[in-house]
Amino acid sequence: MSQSLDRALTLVAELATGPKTLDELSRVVEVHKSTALRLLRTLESHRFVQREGVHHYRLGTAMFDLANRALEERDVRRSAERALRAFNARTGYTVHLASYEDGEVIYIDKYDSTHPMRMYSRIGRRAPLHCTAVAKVLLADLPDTELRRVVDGMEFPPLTANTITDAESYLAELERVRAAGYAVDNSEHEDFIHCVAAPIRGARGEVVAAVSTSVPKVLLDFDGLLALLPDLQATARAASVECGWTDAQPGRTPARGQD
Amino acid sequence: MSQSLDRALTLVAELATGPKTLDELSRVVEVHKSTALRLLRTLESHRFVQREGVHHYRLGTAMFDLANRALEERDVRRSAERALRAFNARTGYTVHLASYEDGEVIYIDKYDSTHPMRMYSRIGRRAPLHCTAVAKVLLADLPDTELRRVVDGMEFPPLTANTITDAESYLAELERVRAAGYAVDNSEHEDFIHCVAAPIRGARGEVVAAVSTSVPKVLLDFDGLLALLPDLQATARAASVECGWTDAQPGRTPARGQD
DNA sequence: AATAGGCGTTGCACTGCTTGCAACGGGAGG
DNA sequence: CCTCCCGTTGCAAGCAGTGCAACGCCTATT
Repeated sequence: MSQSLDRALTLVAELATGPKTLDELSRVVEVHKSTALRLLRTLESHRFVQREGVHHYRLGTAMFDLANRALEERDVRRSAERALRAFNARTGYTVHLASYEDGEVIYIDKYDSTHPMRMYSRIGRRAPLHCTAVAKVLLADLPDTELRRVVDGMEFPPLTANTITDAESYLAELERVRAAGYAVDNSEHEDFIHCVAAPIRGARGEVVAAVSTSVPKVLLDFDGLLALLPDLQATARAASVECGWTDAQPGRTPARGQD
Repeated sequence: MSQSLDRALTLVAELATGPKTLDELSRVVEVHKSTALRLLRTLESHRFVQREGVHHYRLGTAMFDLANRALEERDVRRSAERALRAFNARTGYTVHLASYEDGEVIYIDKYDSTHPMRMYSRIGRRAPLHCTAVAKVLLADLPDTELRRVVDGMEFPPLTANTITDAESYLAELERVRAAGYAVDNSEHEDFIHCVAAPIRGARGEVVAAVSTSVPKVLLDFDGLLALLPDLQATARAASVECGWTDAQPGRTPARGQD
């Protein structure tokens, strides 16, 4: 639609494969050197490309800045919607989406079992930290210093017979969650409800949200609840992909031994 | 220089702060809606932006693709050059840059203490894995499976009295390196030389190279060598930034408690 | 159910931005 | 000192990009 923009974007894509000279680039888009030069200059002024030496251009830092900022900005709720809705349609059970923010766990989406509609009014509601599966998943990913700070400020009011009522047990529970990759609420919040939750990860592997399903005990016993786990984790993985997650282990090069 | 491209790039930068509608975007660059629409369509055809719902645009996956590909393409040697040259000028000691590739550690750059010239002829030379600081730094970051494979194939010829001569001690040494964030070669390779090395990290926190400084024992005793560590680590950090590294801890959200 | 408003979309004519050309300049190599 | 190779600049012409106004779809309102 826009010729010059189209050419410029082609140049950027070309530069992603490695540094190139002006000549090489002008040949790629089949324009005169001077034309390519002007496009590159504009790209350069926005830090999309930068010069390398005098004869080469390469991608600039704006690409990394923008890509990272955009990843953080990506609306988890929207990204996860498709996967969560599908799980909800498949199983018929209630689905919650929650995220951690400043010491609190907040529900940011919900799909009800009977009416699969978004309850906008509930968005922003805080989840109890000590007795919900989503909170366990989210807190389990916090750095130790921040986790300690949060736990120090927590209270452990017993809500059911199963509620965890002290920090030490809670930290041990988070260890289990970390190792298992999922969390449960075994009727720790309400007597007649139990839940499982799994983490949704972003591009750097960090946990950006948690998805849970809540089932009345009259519909499913605890084993039946756990049987939902594979499907829930697949759902979480699908949502993770939408959030920019890729399989690569952050901080370590992917093992090449199993190719 | 190129008006339409300039506007398009401004739009992209704007979208990095979050999804926007056509109106908002056209107001940002002060053009008619239809003009913005055409720019966005071109950007969309290159997957630089994508629609979110019907009323919003957000950055597309090409940004992430390109940014990641470019990061891998970035020449570590070139990126690290400035920082390494500065360290070399400051201290006067020999500086090595090395990277890991397929079970081997390879010197990819060197700044000599007397003649700060690039020894192109030495590029590609392999470093012994069991007795060099750079190898320790690079192997310490490998995934366990690959590390085991590499160590299984290693030999431990004693070169000095200090050389590590068995796999078990070597793995223990790597644990120390991992914990400390740096490695030493305490005259394990040559009797009269000792070295310290630090990791250079890329955008995802992965170790892309190692920088070391080698000092004759007649010039500096072991404590004197360790005194170089802060400067060397600052150098490694500067080089890391050039390689796209940002402070964020991968896999964990950055602690906000200390702001 | 009908209406109004908001927003994205399209076709068209005009303007001015983009383009290619040719000449210039600086650095490298002989 | 000359030559070659690039990147760079000024200019004129043409066409691509732009703004306008009208259209259509969807949502909200009464």
